Amino acid sequence: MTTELAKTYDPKSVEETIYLMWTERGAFGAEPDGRGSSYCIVIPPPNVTDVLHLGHALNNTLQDVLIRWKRMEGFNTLWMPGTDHAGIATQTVVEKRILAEEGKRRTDFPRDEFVRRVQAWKDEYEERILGQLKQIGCSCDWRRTRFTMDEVCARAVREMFFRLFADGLIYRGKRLVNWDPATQTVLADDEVEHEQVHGHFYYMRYPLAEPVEIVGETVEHVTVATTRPETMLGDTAVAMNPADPRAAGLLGKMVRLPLVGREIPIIADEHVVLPNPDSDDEQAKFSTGFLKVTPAHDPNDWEIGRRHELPVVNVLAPDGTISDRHGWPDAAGTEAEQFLGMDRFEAREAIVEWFRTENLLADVREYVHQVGHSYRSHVPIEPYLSDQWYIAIKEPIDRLAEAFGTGNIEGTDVPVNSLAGLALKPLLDKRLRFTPDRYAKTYQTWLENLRDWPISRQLWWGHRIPVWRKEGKHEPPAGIEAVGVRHAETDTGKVTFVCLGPDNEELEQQLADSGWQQDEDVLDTWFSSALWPFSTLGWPEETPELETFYPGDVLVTAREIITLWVSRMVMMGQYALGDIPFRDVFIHAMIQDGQGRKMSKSLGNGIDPLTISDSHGADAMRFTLVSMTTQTQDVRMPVEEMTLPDGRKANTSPKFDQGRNFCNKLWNAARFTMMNLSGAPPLSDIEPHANISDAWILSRFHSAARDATRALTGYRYNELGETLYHFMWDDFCDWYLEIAKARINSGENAPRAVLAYVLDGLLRLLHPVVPFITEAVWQRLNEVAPRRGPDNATAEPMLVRAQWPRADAACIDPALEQRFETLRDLIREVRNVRTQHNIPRSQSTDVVVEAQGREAEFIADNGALIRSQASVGELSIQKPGYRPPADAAAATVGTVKLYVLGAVDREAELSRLSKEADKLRKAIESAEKKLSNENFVQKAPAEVVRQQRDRLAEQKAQLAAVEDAMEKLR
RNA sequence: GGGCGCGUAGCUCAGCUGGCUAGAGCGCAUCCCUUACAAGGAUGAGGCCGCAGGUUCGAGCCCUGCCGCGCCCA
Repeated sequence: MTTELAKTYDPKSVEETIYLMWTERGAFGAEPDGRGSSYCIVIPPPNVTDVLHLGHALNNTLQDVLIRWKRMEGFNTLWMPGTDHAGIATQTVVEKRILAEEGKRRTDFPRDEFVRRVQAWKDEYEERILGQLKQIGCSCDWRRTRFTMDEVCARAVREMFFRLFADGLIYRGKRLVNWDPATQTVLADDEVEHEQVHGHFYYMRYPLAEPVEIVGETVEHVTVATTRPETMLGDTAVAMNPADPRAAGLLGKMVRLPLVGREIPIIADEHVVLPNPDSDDEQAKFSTGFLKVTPAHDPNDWEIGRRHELPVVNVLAPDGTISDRHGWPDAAGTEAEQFLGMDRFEAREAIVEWFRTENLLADVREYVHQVGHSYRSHVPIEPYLSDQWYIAIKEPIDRLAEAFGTGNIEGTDVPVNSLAGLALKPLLDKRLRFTPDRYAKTYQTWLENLRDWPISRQLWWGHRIPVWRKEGKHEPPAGIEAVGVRHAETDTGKVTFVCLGPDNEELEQQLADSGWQQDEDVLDTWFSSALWPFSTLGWPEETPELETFYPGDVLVTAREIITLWVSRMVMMGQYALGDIPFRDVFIHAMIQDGQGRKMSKSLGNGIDPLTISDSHGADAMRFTLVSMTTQTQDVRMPVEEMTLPDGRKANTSPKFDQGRNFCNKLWNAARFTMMNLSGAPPLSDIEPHANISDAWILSRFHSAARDATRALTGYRYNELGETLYHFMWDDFCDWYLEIAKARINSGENAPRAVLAYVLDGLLRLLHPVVPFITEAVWQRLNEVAPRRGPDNATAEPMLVRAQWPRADAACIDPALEQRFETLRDLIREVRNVRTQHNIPRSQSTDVVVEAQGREAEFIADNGALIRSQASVGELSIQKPGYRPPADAAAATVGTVKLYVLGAVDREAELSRLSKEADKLRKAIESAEKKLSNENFVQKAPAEVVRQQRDRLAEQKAQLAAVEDAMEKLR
């Protein structure tokens, strides 16, 4: 026999060895051998920007629970691990680090060298992230680990890009981007920091080309309001709301743009806010009703420009100076020439000054507003027009018409055989399901209102766009086949683009040799993420992995990336493989701190999963996270500071104590059970129905197995946690173990067999949630009692590969559970009386029960159980009409009266009884009220009415008994 | 502006298609170091279920309005 188990569960002493055992014995490996049904989850690949936070711990715990459960259910189970290169985010953190440590910028390096630096970062963080996943117990098939930029994924990206290009879905177009004139780079939306700025609203008068009569008044000007006067050089219209009373007289008239002299139309657009000086709405308060429209320099204006097909005039150079070299054709020879070359802010002052001297400046008002700033250079960002690659999202794809049909999806402008349609249709057909289902709406509205997807990024870290360009109209060099060609018109004239699929190194060289240049940009990170469910399985090769594991089963993620990621995986899966990548999407909550704030580094309120894993154990963390996972969108976790053994401070949450206590309880229950297993008879040798507590715990176990399986099937993690907690703690520990203790002490052997069997089942049920501790106990249990099932077979060597318990309906006996409940109530009632009368534990009391017939028989049969659990000496049964001695305390359980003898504290007894009587009177009153309501009796189901009557009768009897007892005491 | 979520015990949360005297964990009170576990055991206190209407025999749950908090999109 091995040494005794520690008295307190020490996660550190088991977790590492257990994990090593699993991996060494290949417990997580899945083989595409076509045996049995498969079950597959692909991990949402964590970004290699940083180590994992608590949200990741939650996300991955929930996946691991499903994976371990399905593996135990006998599925060929694959959990596909990996990480994401996270283009802009990773490049940014590395740039920041290099700037801080070496004072160098990205542009100080050759591209290759910079990419190598990012690669080094990625290597470091990928390793740390995978280590973290292992530490929290994730049972991924690590041999298959992928990275969104590794060779396999890169090949998939090249192939997908090529197919989309060949299908004519990828095109070059213009778009406003967030431009940082200081560093001259594009920024993603989330790199723009919104800061409050005290600025001004400038009211500028634009003269009408010809004066207009409105209600007898001659109007010569319209007044526009703007915070960025310098952009007026690029105005191409003035817009007003069609509901504006002045609109009738002004729409369609022309305005002569000051300085430039350009004639621009007055147009109608709903976007324009009607002026209202008394409004609380800032927009309305400051509005004149006239909006200058500068499509090249404002996102809203860009949209208005699109709606009205306005010309686009870009008046800025990339460095933020006024310039006529980037699409401003009519600057020459105008007064505006004086501003060329000025910085945008300098120009702002000068232009305002010009308007003032020309008496065209109507007003200047103070205005506080949000302005986007570069998080890097901290200068205001400039919406800037530039050429980007796009994917046409609502373009019907002829090639797919046969498989998916044609025409628009009903009630939308989305063709079924467009990329958006490919993603939307499965949802409408209910082949793709969201849990909770409200998130289906997010997905649906996004797809219905989707615009083309800009996929190019001006970065160095990512998949380089596989397109080569050459000025002019060309055919690709002879001998190049399987190539996509596209001719286009740009600002600088005709251009030819060619796209090559993967494995074309020689052709790429040929192109380079004949003067073609590869696009400098890289693809949006989400492009490679969109392929993740099949690129990881080897697509475009027809691998056995794809055959076996695609489509997968469920995606577990958070709501913030339903649009960015989930929809695009469905889109691309359909496009490339003709099927959706998963049928279920489970959206879990986002973790916040105790005040409902996001956990973040800057607030210092984050909790590090590794800290919790060290202090409480990985299982404890997992159990807590599972128990917290309800169907709400956010979950709060009060954050507290704790001191680590080495003296450092770290954040934790009292919530994790619940998980730690749970594990400790389990550990001790297992420890005690195993102490009692030597000499246990085989389960097949005993008759569980001979003893009510044996039959009861088996019934409870099978109920728990049933409930746990149901909860898992419906992704109701909190219910799973609750079921397991209640069964382990309340049923098994508080009742069955205590009863078994007494029975074993009095020489019974049967409980030992039941203990072994129930512990075995309990470990199986708990394993997906708390894998380490259950496996550790399992290993020990295999030494102590290797044969413990009904068939007396040797247990599986590893719990991770053991079978999930199947709930046996024949063992679930609600009537028996009800009878057992009566016993528990009797015991609790006696304990209650003893406590109220301050009877010490060491002193036993005699109890008389007043009952008859089968009830009396039942209580007599279980006298030993009652005596052992309620510290009862003599237990006698009396017929109704029994006259208790004066020192007896009375109580009722259902229709049974009981007397605890020798309870001498008369005051305590009276106060206890009067409380009891009050409760009963209240209940009786409410029941009588209900029953005296004719409508209730007539309309409510007969069953409900009958129950109500029975209950009332019982309560009345109880009250009579209590009052009787009180009377005797007086 | 559009969409979504939340408001239940001191705290964090359950409460399914409306039907027992609304539950859990933590915290609190009293007692107990009983040879599995004090990270434990026993017993208990603690609720205008945000507010106001409505539907219904019956509402924490359904409907309408309001108040407060949060998230997403534009």
